[in-house]
Amino acid sequence: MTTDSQRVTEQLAAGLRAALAEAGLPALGEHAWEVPREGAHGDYASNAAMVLAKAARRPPRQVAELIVRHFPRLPAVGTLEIAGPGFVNVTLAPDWCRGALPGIVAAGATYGGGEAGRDQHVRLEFVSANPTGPLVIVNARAAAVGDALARLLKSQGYAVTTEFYVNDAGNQFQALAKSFEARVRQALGEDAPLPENGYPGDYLVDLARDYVKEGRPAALDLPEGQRVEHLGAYAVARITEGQRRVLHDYGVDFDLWSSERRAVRDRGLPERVLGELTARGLTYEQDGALWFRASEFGDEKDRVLRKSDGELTYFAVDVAYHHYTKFGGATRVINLLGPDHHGYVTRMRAAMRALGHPGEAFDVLIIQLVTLLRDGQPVRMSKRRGEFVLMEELLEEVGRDAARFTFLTRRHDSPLEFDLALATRQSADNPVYYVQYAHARIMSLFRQAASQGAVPAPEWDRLDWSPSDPPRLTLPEELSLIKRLLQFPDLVAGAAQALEPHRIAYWLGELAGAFHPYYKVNRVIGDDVGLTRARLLLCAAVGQVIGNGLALLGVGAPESM
RNA sequence: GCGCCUGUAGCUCAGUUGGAUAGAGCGUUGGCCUCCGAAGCCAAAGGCCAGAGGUUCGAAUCCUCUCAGGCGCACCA
Repeated sequence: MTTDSQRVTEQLAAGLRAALAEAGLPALGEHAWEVPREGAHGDYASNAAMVLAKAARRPPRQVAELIVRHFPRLPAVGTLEIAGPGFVNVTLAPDWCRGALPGIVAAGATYGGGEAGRDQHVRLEFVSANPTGPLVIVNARAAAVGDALARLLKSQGYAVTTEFYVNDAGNQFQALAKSFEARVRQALGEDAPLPENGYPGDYLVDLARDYVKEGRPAALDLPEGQRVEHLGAYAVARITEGQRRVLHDYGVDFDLWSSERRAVRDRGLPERVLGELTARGLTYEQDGALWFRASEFGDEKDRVLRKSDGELTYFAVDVAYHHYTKFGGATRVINLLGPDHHGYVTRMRAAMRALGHPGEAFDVLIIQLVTLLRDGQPVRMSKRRGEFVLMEELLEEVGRDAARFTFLTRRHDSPLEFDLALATRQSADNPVYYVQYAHARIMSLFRQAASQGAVPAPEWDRLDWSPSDPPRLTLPEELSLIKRLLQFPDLVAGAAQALEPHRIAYWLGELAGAFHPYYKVNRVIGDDVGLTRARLLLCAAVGQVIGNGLALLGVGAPESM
């Protein structure tokens, strides 16, 4: 039943559907109700009349009148008005709003949840930095967005598996192993130069020192193939471990750390997918290479799967992994990639379509670059030059909550400028603290109320309210706060559907911005017991929603600060 | 040359899938702590939404072109 939903717009949508049917008007698609910018236009507005005007062969305002006349009487709806060119504006019934307050507190952490993702399993891959060095700032951005997305999707009923894919094979692995070997030899006093395409960073020097200390250089006498495997494996294990630790400190723990080597190559999946594509007639041989007919599936040209030297391309390996493993256990696959991979997206999408996976089931989000500034001067980030700012340093300088929140107040697909010096200097003015402060204030308020005996416990979910309390919330600010809280389930559902966690961060800022002035002007704990309980109930709901919102972002909701 | 992303207040960015009078934070200016947390509140200033056309009841949002910045265009990963 839609009336069980926490979403106000679902109730209104049901009402609208009934009204349209009743009035003999055509049905309407989604997105019928939105929260207007202007308060004077009601709490929710629909442009249904304008959209339907043509199909109904009537002027918009006339259609609007039909809608209003046939709209069912819902307890949530106070007034229906026709405005402007044909908007239908709804103002919620104040008593209904007030009465919803206990439900928000009672729902607790589940308030804002939904079930759009019921029976769906999302495989979500993000960060997946190469195991050739420590994580840097962009990785922190991807981690913040990916983790928040996972939380968002889970809140809407999706089963979510998060994954960090380790590229522990191929050319980069070779380069890493050889660079590491040179560093180990240097640590032993040999004159060993770094290879041509090697990795110059200091981290390999440190790793080499550890390696020598552990007394393992015997491996240097192995034949080249084994030597590279052994040294590479050691370096990958150590570097990956470091990445995992930093991510953990950041509050991001993956369900899966998968190895390209073990999960794909060793299982022969690439050969299998080549066979499958060939069996479907989607490949051909040319110039000694095996090609996939990507251009028949929307790509601009065909792509090589197996090079003329017999080696598989990265693409072939990736297609196999997506097809068998990712889609093997999931109904939907989402990858977060850097902008340097956007040329890769169409070809992967083409391969997924060729293998029968519907376009909606496969999403790639491009996480745009972070331009790092220090006092307005760009900081170059290049692993090649061994000159970059580490994610670790970011966390030390800016802090976990502030870093995550900052990344999540931007759209993921828009480039971002991050001034380290500025972020550090102004950390006390960071928007994240504004939101957290509201939460801490409310917690403090309940501690205060408990110490004065106004409520039995400092926890708001044990607030002993009475049915006669909510009607005491008669101030316009109070009603408007409640209405804002009632938007939360719609907000979360929309953010999850659009894969846009930044909406949550912005909205939380607005909620805090409505709460602080209210708190400033109106005293919550007073002599009037009923009024005190009513206002505590409101504050409890605000605190609950802020806490839920911050939890979706993976940002802490402190009891005090 | 082709493709993708971006261009909104001095700076950093939002703008509810095309809605009604374009917003926030920072910065600037001026006020507010005998009272539940001043990491807060109140107020002011700040805009040709890069530019030009088009689509329609209606455009920051969609289309075309121009300009500017970033990134891609491998039998690399």
